[in-house]
Amino acid sequence: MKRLSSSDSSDVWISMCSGKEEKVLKKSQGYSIEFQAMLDSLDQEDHSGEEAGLITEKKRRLSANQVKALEKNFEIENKLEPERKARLAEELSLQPRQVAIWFQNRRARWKTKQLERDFGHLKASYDSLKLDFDSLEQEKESLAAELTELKVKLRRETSESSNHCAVKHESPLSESSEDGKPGSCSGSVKEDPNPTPELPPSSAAPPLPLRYGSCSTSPPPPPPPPPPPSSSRGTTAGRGYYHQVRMEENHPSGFISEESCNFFSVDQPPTLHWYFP
DNA sequence: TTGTGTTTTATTGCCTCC
DNA sequence: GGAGGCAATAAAACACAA
Repeated sequence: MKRLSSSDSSDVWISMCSGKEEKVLKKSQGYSIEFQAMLDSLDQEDHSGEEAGLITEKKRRLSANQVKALEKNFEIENKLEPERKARLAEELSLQPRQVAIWFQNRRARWKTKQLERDFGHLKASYDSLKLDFDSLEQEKESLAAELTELKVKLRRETSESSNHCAVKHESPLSESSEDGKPGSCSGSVKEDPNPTPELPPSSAAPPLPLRYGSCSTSPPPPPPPPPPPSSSRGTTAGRGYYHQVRMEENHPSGFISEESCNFFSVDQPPTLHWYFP
């Protein structure tokens, strides 16, 4: 025993409880009130046995009534002032130290339960966020594919129009052009304000730079405006237009710059390392 | 009946507060 | 320095499947 305070000096928790009585106590929780009262009176007899000096050192569980009373008191206030401890001990025929220990253990159990609840809430919110993240990820991939497709289409159209120009160049009228360079076609193609960037011939559809940039050098950009109403959410056309506009705003080539935040970066999925150690 | 996992009661050691 | 709280732990009591 650790501390023997003045109030607990007689505190040696000893009980006598024969095996037969233990069995009766074990089943006591399912019996009627009358029977429980009888068991409680057995409890009292046990205590008188202690006082008489018939002692066997054994741990004993508290009776259902004692636990009930202690629980009630715990609900009122989970800390125990000395007066309340003494009063409870007297009312329940327990040692004050037993009451104190019961409260201490009860607080520990309550804390564990509380931690479990908090964990459950955190897990639920993490799961929901992860679900959101995954769906956004999918959406991003489909938009990237759509963009690639559009670029291929645009390049094909451009090359078709330049071919057309070359054919024109071979005609007698075209011989009178000033420089005579093949493919140098004066007119709309030459002055195309949005010339298609040079692409390697082997790669018809270069992969898009999916990384939306890292935050290593500059602070993240302000959050984008809210997406279109949910009716268009998930429909490739609506979202595609929305993203295209945003991308053109951010970068002349249509891509978001490397300095942008990498919140949606594939390289860095959301992790909760503190959550799942 | 017995082995095993869980719950409850109690102890120990450390820390903080007055 | 004593009282009380807490975390870690021991050990008895209990529950339950095989």
